[in-house]
Amino acid sequence: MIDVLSTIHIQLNDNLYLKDPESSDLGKRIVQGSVELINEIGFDQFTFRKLSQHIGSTEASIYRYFESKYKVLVYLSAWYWSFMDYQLAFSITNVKDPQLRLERAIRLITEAVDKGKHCQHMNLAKVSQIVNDESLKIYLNREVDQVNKEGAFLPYKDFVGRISDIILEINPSYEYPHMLITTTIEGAHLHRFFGKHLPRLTDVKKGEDYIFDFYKEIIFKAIGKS
Amino acid sequence: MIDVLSTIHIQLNDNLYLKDPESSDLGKRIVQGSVELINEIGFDQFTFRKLSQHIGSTEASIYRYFESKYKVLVYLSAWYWSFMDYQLAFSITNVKDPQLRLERAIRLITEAVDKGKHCQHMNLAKVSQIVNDESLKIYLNREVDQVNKEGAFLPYKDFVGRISDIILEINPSYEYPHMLITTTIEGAHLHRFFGKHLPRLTDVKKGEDYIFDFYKEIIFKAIGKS
Amino acid sequence: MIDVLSTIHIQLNDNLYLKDPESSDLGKRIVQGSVELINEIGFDQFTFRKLSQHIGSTEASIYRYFESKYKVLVYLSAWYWSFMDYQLAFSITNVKDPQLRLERAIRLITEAVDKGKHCQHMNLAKVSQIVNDESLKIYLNREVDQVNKEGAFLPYKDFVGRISDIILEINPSYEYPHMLITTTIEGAHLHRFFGKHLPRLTDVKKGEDYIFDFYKEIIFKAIGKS
Amino acid sequence: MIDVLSTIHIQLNDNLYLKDPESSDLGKRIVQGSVELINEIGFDQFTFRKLSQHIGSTEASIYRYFESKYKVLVYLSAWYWSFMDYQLAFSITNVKDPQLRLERAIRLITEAVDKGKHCQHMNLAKVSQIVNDESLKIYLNREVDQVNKEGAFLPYKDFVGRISDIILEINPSYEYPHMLITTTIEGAHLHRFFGKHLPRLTDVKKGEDYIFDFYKEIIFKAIGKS
DNA sequence: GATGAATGAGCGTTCATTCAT
DNA sequence: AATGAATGAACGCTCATTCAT
Repeated sequence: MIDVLSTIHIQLNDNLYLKDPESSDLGKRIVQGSVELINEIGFDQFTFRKLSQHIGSTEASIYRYFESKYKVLVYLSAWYWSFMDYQLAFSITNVKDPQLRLERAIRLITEAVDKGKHCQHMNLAKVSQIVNDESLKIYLNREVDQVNKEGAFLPYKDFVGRISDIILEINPSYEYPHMLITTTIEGAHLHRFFGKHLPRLTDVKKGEDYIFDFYKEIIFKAIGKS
Repeated sequence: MIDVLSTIHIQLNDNLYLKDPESSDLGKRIVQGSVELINEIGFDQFTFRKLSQHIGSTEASIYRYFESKYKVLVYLSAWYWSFMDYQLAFSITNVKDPQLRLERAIRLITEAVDKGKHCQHMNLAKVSQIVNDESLKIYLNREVDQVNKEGAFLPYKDFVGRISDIILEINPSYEYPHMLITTTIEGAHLHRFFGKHLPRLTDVKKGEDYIFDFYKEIIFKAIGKS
Repeated sequence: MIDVLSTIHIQLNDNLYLKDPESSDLGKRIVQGSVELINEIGFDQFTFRKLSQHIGSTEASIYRYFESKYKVLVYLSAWYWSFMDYQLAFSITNVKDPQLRLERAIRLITEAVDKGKHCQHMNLAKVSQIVNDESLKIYLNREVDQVNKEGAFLPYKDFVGRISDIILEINPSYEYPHMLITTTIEGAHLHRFFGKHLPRLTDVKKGEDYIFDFYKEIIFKAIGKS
Repeated sequence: MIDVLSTIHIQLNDNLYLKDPESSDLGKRIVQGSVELINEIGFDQFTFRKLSQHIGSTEASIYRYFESKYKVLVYLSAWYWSFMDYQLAFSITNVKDPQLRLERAIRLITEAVDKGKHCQHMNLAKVSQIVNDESLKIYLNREVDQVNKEGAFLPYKDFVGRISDIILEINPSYEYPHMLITTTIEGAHLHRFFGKHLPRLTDVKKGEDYIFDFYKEIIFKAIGKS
């Protein structure tokens, strides 16, 4: 898998940026610097001014690439889900048993990313952390419909759709495949967060992959197979 | 139920405010005005300046009650969960069957609030809408540990704990009662939002209470009874 | 006349400002400082930042009084024409002969203001200079219709109307009284400017009040009396 | 006249540009695009960035031709007055009667340009409109003396001088020929503007050429002949 | 000669907050 | 206790301009 990470290159939708950050050195520094800085200070405190200082450039230059800090977050999120889609595709290729495919998908969305892994100058653990902690802020605002029109959530929808298809393969009459998957993805994010900050709202079990266990059980019971 | 709403009065923790907004007319206008304004323009656009204009007061006066707009949201959230706790208590009093008690609890957390209902000069549907769309922003920031220490989330935790207890009553060996409930609460919020804005991420069924159905099935299957 | 200047106080339309600059010390410093600074560096180079430094305050404070630098110029212009209206009223009171009244009006609009005179902490010569050099920028832009709706030009229109009435008194059938006066006012401004910077576009005569002579002759010949 | 327009080519002073816009296709697009864009959004909103997008080029390229947007306006103005000079020369050639020559000159400077006429890829009505609404901004700023030294206003001065000469031919002792002409030119601009936006400041008469009538009367009376 | 990329500087604006009354 | 006035700080954004190719 590691070998693959270094070779794949994710191509994203045009309207996720003003100028493709992958097309220049500065663009890459902007993306990479955003990942580092958002990780460090949180998205709410993150501004183009701070980013420009962090990467040794100027706000004006950053504006050539992204029209706002929200668009940066949207870009990171889209990149993350495209990347997850790749990962999923690799991990289930040639696996015939749909239940095994589903289990691998659940593992992918509930497990933490190993620190130190990189893909396209992105520190995967940090991107994953950002998506975990901040990505809800992309939807939960008044511009969601506009951003949605621009295709910002397509990679996420595709990813969710792909796993839903596996569910339907196992149980074609199951009515809520998308709910099951998004509940799991967003729930996993939340419980990882609760585990750190609000343990009374979850059921932490140290040293075990309890988030995976919890959702795996739910999903398989919901669709009626185990 | 309506009669009850008008008589109950929720007493909140001291450190949710600087000066108790229930102790004065201005305080009540601040809370009520916040509910209206956040509903109207969203929490991100909401500022003390706009609030002061909305209620015909000044920013300085509002600062006597709350030290920041986040604290207002925390207050509304705490109030909401205290209120939900009341509602839950009422609806399960004298109900012996724990499965029925659990079902009522699930109904409570997955169903939309009726428009027009009020409690303590609060428009319940609006408060509920705010908690639905904005409350994640209370946790998902860098101040969460500090805010948590001050007891901001106690009403939420108590509410979750109370329902978890019902689960344990039904199945004392179930390992993840809190996860099950918070997954349901936050998932219900999210799917209500997705239903409006990002339907491909959910499985909308018009005219049916599909959110209730979905989570009820999951919960009962998870704890091993139906 | 001088005694009068120090006692009169001009009350301007509400929507020329956000907060009446005459109502506070800071407000007065804003207006006075604007007059000085626009005189010094020109309206194009004039910004709220520079003004705030000039008067030892902050941009934020200035924004409490005026929503933009254009509104400041509009305010100064409105103040100037209200003031001119006063001056006109005083100088023609009890003068029966309409031709003499008209001559005095022409003198008022074609003559330079004496340096050193003040009214309401305003240096009259400087305000006059600003109106002379910059006031056309108030009309000649895309917001003119909006600004006009807000009544910004009422004092100017009133002033022009008052002199037009004198013309009609002398010759009730004269068709272009407003054109005659505005041509004179704006022409006088322009020729004062040309005299300094583009002499080939005017006919400077040093030591004589040639601007007054030129327009007086034109006006009286136009309305058919001399 | 139309035939003439298409053949004449106006040669302008070297220091009105860095590189002659008539010397290349891009140069012509810059000038033509400026005319369109200034007409559309106004000179104040006009920037090299917007122009570069409008003509499908880059800011850097435009800087090869003009050092600032002011210089573009100066160039357009100079072109316009050179063109007007041509028009005047044509229309009075072989006309012996100076009073008729003067009348034709007055007509030229007070009448609107027909829509649709072009000369040198310039839409004449648009250039005329720009000169009408924006050209005062060329003089009324702090750089006027510098710009004047560079000869920016020579075509205007020449044009004014030529008409002044006609006046002096009619009445050699008239003292203010330049004032009379510039008052008329700038006054005509202003009243055309007032007619659209501030009618109380002029005396609009629909369907008649009142601006011509007004100034013709003034001029002939001023120089003592009718 | 024309362009693409990047930048420095500054503007307008708003916010959270404080102080004096 | 509530308010009016003022402020410090920072943000988002755009512009004019330069440099390397």
